[in-house]
Amino acid sequence: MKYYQEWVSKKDKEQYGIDGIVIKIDSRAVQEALGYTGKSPRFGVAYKFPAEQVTTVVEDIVLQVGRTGVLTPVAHLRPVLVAGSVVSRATLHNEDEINRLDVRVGDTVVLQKAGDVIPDIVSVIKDLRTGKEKPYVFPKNVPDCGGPIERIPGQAAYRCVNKNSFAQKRRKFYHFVSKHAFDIEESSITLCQNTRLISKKWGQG
DNA sequence: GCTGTACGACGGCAAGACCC
DNA sequence: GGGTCTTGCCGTCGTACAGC
Repeated sequence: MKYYQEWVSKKDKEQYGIDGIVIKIDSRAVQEALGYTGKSPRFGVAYKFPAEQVTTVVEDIVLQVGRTGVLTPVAHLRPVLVAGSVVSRATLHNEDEINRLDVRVGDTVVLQKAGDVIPDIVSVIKDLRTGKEKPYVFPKNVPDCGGPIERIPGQAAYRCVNKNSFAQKRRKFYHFVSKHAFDIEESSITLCQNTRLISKKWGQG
C-alpha cells in the first residue's frame, strides 16, 4: 500500500500517462501453478488510481434500442472535459440504476471515466436542485418504433417486444455486416442508417 | 471526413464447483 | 440435494485515434 500511495502522489509528474499499478508474483513456478482465469492471470492484480471527477448537467435522457431489443437509457450531458476527453453522453444502464442514483433531467451530476475510458455518472448533487428537474419515467412504448416495452421478471433490463422494430432490425443488420459476423467491408452504422436496404418499410414487415 | 477498433465497466445468464 | 459462489461469455455503452 505504501508503494501504491507513492505512485498516487507522483503519477502526475511522469511524462507518460498511467492509471494504476500491477502487483505480480515474481516466481515463474508459482505463476504457472496459479494459471489464468478466462480474462486475467491469477498471479497478478491491478490497483487502479482514483478516477478524475467533474460535474455537469443532464440535459436529457434518451432510450436506445440494441440488436437484442434491450433498451438502454443514455444521459445526454452538457459537454465537459474529463480525463483528457470531452464527454457529452453517458449510459445509465437500466431503470434500477436511474432509481438508485435518483437522476433527473436538469440535475447536476458528478461524472467520471470508469477505467479512464467509459463515462460514468457517479452521483447526483441534490443540493443544487432548483425544483425544475424532471424525474425520468420509463415509457410504455419504444419512442423509435412505437412497439410495446416488457420487463422480464428478475431482470433489470427492459426489452422492445415489437418483432418488426425498425431500430432493432437496423442494429441487427449492422451486427450482421460487422467484423464480428460476416465482416462485410465498407459497412458502418452511418451506412446502415442511410442505405435504402433498411428503410422503415422493412420495419413494417 | 469517414470508418473500424480498442479500451473497461456493468448487467445478465448459464454452467460448474463448492459448501452445508 | 439445495443454495451459494465462481467463472466464462455476451451485450451494451462513449470517445479517441489510426488508417484510408
